Amino acid sequence: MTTTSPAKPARRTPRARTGARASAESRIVRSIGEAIADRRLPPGTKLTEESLAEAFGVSRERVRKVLLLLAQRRVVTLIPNRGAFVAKPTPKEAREVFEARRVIERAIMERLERMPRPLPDDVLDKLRGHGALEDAAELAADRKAMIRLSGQFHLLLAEFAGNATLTGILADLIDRSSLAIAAFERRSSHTCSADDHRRLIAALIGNAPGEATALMIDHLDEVERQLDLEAKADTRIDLKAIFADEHEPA
Amino acid sequence: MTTTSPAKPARRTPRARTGARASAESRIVRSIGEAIADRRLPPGTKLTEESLAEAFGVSRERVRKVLLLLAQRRVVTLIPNRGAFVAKPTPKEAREVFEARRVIERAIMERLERMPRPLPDDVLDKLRGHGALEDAAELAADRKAMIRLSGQFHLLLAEFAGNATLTGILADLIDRSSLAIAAFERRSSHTCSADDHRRLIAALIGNAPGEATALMIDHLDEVERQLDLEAKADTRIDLKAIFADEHEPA
DNA sequence: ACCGCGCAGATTGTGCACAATTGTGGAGGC
DNA sequence: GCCTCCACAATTGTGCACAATCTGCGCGGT
Repeated sequence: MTTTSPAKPARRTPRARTGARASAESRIVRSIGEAIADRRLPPGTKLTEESLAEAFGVSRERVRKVLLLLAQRRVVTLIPNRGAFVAKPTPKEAREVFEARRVIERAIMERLERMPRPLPDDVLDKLRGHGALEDAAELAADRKAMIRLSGQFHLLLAEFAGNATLTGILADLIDRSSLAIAAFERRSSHTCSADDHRRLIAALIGNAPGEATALMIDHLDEVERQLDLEAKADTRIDLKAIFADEHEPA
Repeated sequence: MTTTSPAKPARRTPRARTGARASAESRIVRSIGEAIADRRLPPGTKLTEESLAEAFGVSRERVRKVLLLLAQRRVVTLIPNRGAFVAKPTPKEAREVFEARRVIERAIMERLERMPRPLPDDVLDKLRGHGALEDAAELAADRKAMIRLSGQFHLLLAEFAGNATLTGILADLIDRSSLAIAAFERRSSHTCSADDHRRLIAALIGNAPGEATALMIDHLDEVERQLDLEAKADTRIDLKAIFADEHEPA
């Protein structure tokens, strides 16, 4: 409220006194990240520093820092003197991200399959609990929850595998997958991953050797296959292709 | 404020006039990254903003931005209100990084082995050229060059595999490997990777199925095995272990 | 003599003002 | 009528001053 007016209040940061600042940036990162993942911020959206600063009630510098971090993770694109935009992956990049995921998640699944059986109780509990959450979200047709939970599922498996470094890398890749999905999803697609995830959990518990790993690869392939990575090449590329012959002569 | 001094400096940024600014930051990132990799900046070194600013002839803000980027890549550690330090990986993290490399580089090698033979001329040329460079560095006992070239070799293979996303991830992991090596290398180790690399190149050209991949895994295992990941646990842990029995009674 | 307290110096964190750059709309010329 | 050029508005980039915080050291109390 208020504020709007040019006259600035005596104390510009009424709440900034609290020490809980260290997490402020990661909170904003997460918040923007989620908004991008569930498509409230579609690829290409301009992210004006001042608007974000206002939206989150922080200074522009902090937003700037957050944008730098997101840019590093390839979730937003920073164009010098132009500003920040929600990244718009190329089909090539989308394919690369999914291949990278296959590489990493295969390794994770192989590791999980190598774990002694039965799996620890807390692992089983978390797996089943997560499955229930996904079922519920699917039943409620809560698209946003489904997207978030789907990503979390893969991250959960990575955590069980016990390599935090790989998990961190995968977290980035998952964010970028969401972006790729947002950019290239077909109208007609029904991203019903919950079903795949159910089967995966079952295979992991049952432990027919190699089955869970195979299911994971199939799952990732399936998600990628639901994208339309052919037509929508970058506009510039389209133009170059279209006017290719115009350029030759002269 | 008060606008402070009346006399305003005519130009406050004597050198900032040049347009070649966009690359200034990445130049500094590279520069610091290399210094860390070849151990001119050992793990734990304090990186004072002002000193770096002076050293590179840029403003403190720019250094700050660079440090943020390096922190994101886990090459430096940022402690709030304390400053930036060259990261000092834990043994656990070191192991994780090497395992991540095995995961990714195995995939890269498998992909390279699947490429149709003979390999393209430019690939062969670059491989052989790089091999020659490594031999030369080894002959000249140029340790810094050897370290840099060794990293570049792995990156080169990744580039041939054609997945820029994976290559980028691997680049980070290689930087972190250098850190781990700097932190945990045994006195007596002779990091003679050039030899391993030679064999790898030969296997890749010859293409006995699976051989190059196996060599790569062995190579990474060997590099990791040359580290002393047992003793040097974090200082705090050392203390805890040393005084464990003192604590029990009382 | 030892411990705690507080002050001083140094370093990092942050808001702010202003410079630089880009995009846009309108006036003038061909 | 259309194109070009220019000036203005909006947005990003950067230096700077100052505030907050941490470390080290010396002093006084017990």
